[in-house]
Amino acid sequence: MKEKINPEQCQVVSSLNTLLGKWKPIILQHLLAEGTLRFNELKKRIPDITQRMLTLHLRELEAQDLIKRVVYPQVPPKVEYSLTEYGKTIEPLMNTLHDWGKNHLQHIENLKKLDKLD
Amino acid sequence: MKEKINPEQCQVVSSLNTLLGKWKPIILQHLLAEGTLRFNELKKRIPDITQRMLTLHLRELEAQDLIKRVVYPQVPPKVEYSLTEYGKTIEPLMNTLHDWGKNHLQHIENLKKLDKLD
DNA sequence: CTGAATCCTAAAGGATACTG
DNA sequence: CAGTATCCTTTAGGATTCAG
Repeated sequence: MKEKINPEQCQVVSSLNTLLGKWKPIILQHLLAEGTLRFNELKKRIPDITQRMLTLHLRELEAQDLIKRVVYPQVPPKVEYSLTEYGKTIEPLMNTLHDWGKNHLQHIENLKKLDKLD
Repeated sequence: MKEKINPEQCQVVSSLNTLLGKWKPIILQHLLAEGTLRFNELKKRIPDITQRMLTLHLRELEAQDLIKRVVYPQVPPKVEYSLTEYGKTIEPLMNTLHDWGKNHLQHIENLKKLDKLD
C-alpha cells in the first residue's frame, strides 16, 4: 500500500489551487495571448466577470507571482497586467489542460450519442 | 485580438471542472496507484473524507466515465472502483499537474525566504 | 479608470444518524 | 459494507454603491 495522500501535501492539488477561481484560467489565457492588458481591457474581454472578482483574482494571481501589476501614477489611473517570467511557465500546463479538456468534451459527447441509440 | 473566451467554451475550464471537487484528484491518484479499491479501502486511504463526499465524488467521476463501479451482489455488499480505460488517459495530465505544482510550491517557498532578507 | 466596501445568494462541503 | 437522508457551516461569487 502506498502512503496516504492528503490534499495539503498533494502537488496536483497545489497546481489546481493556483488555478482555482472561476475566471482565473480565462484571465491567464488572455494575458498569454496578448501579453499586457489594462484592467478595463481585461474587463471588456471577459464581459460577465464582475469588477470585484476581476480585482480579487488578479490580486491572488499576483500573490502567486504569476502576474505582475504595474501602476502608472497618473489621473485617471492606468494599471497594466502581464505575466511574470515565472508566470509564463504555466503555458505548457494550460496547453495540456486545454488538450485534455477538448478531448474530454468530445468523449462525453460521444457517450451521449451512444446512449440515445438504446 | 483573439476571439473572446467564455468559461463555457474554454477547454481548460472543461478539464478543471472534471477535477473540481476537494478530494477528486486524491481519489484518482489512489486508483492510478493501486488499480482497484473497495469503498472502504478508499476511505481508509483518505481518512479525512466523509462517507458522503466519497460517495458523491465517486458518483461524479463515474458520470464522467473516468472510473467504473462494480457491485458484487452479496451480503455484506462489496463494491470495487477502478479507472476505466478512458480514465487512464488522465495520468499524463495528473503528472503534468504534479510536476508543475511541486515546482510551484518550491518557487513560493523561495520567494518567502527572499522576503525575510528584507 | 481602478478599484474598495458592504451585503446577499448559491454552492460546496462537513456532522451525524440511519439502513438494506 | 456501502451507502442515504437530513441538517448545518463555510466559502465562492454576484450586485450594488461609493471613492481617489
